[in-house]
Amino acid sequence: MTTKEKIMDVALHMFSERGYEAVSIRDICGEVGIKESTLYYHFKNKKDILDSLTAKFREHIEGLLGGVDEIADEPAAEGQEFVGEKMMDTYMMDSYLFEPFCNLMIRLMMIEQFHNEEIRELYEKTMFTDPYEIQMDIFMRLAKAGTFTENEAKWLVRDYHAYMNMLTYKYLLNGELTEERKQRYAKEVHEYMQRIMKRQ
Amino acid sequence: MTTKEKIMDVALHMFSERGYEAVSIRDICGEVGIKESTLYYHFKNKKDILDSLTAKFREHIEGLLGGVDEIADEPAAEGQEFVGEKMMDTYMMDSYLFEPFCNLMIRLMMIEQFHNEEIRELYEKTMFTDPYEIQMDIFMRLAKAGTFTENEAKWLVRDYHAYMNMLTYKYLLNGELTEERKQRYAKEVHEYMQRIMKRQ
Amino acid sequence: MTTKEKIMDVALHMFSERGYEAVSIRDICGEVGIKESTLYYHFKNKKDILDSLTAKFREHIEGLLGGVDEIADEPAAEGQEFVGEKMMDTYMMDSYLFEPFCNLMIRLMMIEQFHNEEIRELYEKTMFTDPYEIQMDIFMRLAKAGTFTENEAKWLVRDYHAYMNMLTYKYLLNGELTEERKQRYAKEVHEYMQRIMKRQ
Amino acid sequence: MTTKEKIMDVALHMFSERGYEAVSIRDICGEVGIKESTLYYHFKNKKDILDSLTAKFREHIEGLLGGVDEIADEPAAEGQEFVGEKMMDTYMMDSYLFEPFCNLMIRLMMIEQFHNEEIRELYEKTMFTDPYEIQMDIFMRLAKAGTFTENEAKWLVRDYHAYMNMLTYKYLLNGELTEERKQRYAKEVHEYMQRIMKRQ
DNA sequence: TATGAATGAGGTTTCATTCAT
DNA sequence: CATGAATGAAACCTCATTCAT
Repeated sequence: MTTKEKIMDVALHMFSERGYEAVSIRDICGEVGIKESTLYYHFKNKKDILDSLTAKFREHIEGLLGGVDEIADEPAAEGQEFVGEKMMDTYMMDSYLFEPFCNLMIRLMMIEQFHNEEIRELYEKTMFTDPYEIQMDIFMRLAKAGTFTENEAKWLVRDYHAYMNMLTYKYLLNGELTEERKQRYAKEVHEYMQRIMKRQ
Repeated sequence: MTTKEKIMDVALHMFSERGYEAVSIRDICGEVGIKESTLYYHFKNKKDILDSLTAKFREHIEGLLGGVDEIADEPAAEGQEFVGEKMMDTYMMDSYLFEPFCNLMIRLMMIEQFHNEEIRELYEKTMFTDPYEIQMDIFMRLAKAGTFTENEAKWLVRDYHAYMNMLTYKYLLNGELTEERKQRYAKEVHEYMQRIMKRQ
Repeated sequence: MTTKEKIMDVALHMFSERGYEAVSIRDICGEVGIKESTLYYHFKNKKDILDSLTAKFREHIEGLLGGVDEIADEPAAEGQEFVGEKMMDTYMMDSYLFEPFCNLMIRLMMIEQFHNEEIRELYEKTMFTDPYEIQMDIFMRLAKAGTFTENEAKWLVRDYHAYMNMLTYKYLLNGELTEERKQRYAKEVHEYMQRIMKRQ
Repeated sequence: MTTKEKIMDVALHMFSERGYEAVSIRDICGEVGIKESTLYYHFKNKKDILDSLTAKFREHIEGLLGGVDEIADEPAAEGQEFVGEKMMDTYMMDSYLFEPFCNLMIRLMMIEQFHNEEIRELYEKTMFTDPYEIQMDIFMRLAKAGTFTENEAKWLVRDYHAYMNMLTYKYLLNGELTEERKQRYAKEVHEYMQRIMKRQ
């Protein structure tokens, strides 16, 4: 890992725990093991570290969004009963909510949305707008598959989305992201799906 | 309004918008119209302002919780179709989410939950635990009234709770709390209730 | 002398010797005997010290310009042979070029004219435009008094002005302003006047 | 142009506009298109750039001074009426005040005379002592040619010198050195000479 | 020749806080 | 009650310079 990467890594960990303002350049450098002036060789200023992180995150997200359609058409893996479960699992969890970099970025955004307009927008896009669209897409597929009517789907997606937000907040965005918490999250998601699917 | 009250008022407005750290004693005093040294006659230190605010909020909440049972038994007002609507309207909205002091305190807590353990707990209690209990109570009453089974109620309360959180975040906790936003929030709550009640 | 005045005094001495940039807040505070943070109680920032100095200088200058006409009509003192000598002596020297605050301000402006547009303008006004106008006025009086023609006067004032600039630069704006240097300056000015007056 | 020359060129332009201190190694390298560390291959340190510039200037000046006597004896060109005009034009203007390198060096010295003792001396020598001597020489030739008495000459040279300084400052040392400014300067010099020569 | 990476020293500024009046 | 003045600690940042490659 280059020094620059190490700085970004340390900064992300600290920012996502204490918030951008509460972390000083000194803190970061102390942890990385460099002098403060060295940091300014790699980054223009403190803000630049944050910007580099969000830029990296944006790229990551774009990559994910780019692959969404392929995944959507993949056959379900074993243990996955319904259309779209694959996407939820692979995408929302493994490649996003559970993925270490993204997970920390989400925490960071959650904190900084109140201090930084650009981050607020990014947070809304990546945690609300984008997921909502994907979820809507899945529920529409389910509607087309006859699982329920299109009108039902429209309401269900909102319920689902709200519920996922709650679970995410509850299990994934505070304290360490342990294997156990991931599993509990996955289990609750699965149960919710079961409940919905059996309702009709 | 005494100077002390004015300080708390100004501090609350600023804290709830920019966060505790980002607001300086200077900022507060500038807005109140006093010198920084004067503030220290009224408060031990900066933290003391925050503590006074949370203390006041705790009292307010306790008052509300104390009155919950009476309200629960009150007959529904006109335009309120279901058991518990009265409570939602009067309590959650008029006396809590819409009430200026509480509304700002919630914003403040939402921001500061990430920087302050005590606030995190208060936030969880007043935005999750307490409301959840009240909502559970209402849904159990509805179950007893035969609207749905107790088992259904247990799931519905979770869905409801998640949905309310989403609405609250969406309408009540960013930007100014206008009359229009309140109405849109109330309308969405009402629609949600309608949907639930008609499901069986 | 209040702390604020002491800061301005020390700053002026240092600025006028080493230039604005080369003097650090630390330098000033060290000399004044206060901590750096104290300085920021009295001044918004470093620039504010400079601005306060120029503001004070502007006021001083305005005061001087305001009194010009009265002086112009005063009778010459002993040892003053020509109309206008009184003004030169009293104004340009005693109240301006020799006056400690102004003298240092001129040095400061001379240095900072190259780094600061506002100061460049102030320098031009107070060292070129204003003095030139006053000198022109005097030479026109001399012309009216028949000492020389108006046309001659127009040229003479330019010569005189250039010569004064040279003398000022030579005697008054580097090193300490000793009594001896003042006298040599005054003597050269006097000689110049003699030479001019006797030419016809 | 070698890298070393490019550095000196860029540095001179920047120093002469903003002053030595205000220009950073970064600034220079940014403009030249090299990394800061590269600069230290060509120069020992920042001061060394300045020293190289003054050394080059000293050489240039010595070359000029060396050729003075020859020029003094050259016959006047067309449009040049008086002894010495040739020298003024060729030397002071074309080869010195108007010559790009010298012009910038003079600006640089004018700024830095207040921050650097060596430069102060160089400035005095090249802008006061040397020119004064040359001018004195010319006026003495004029005196010998019978244009005016030796005593008159001694005063005239001082007036002339002061006037030239004023014109130089006014036309040649701030803002870009345009063709128009050069012509206005030359015209004013010429007029001044006319005025002097016709006075007797 | 040129560069990437690092650094020590120093700069300006903000902030919460204290204390005598 | 309120203020003026002062302060220590810490923040971000810039700069000239070095050195291995």
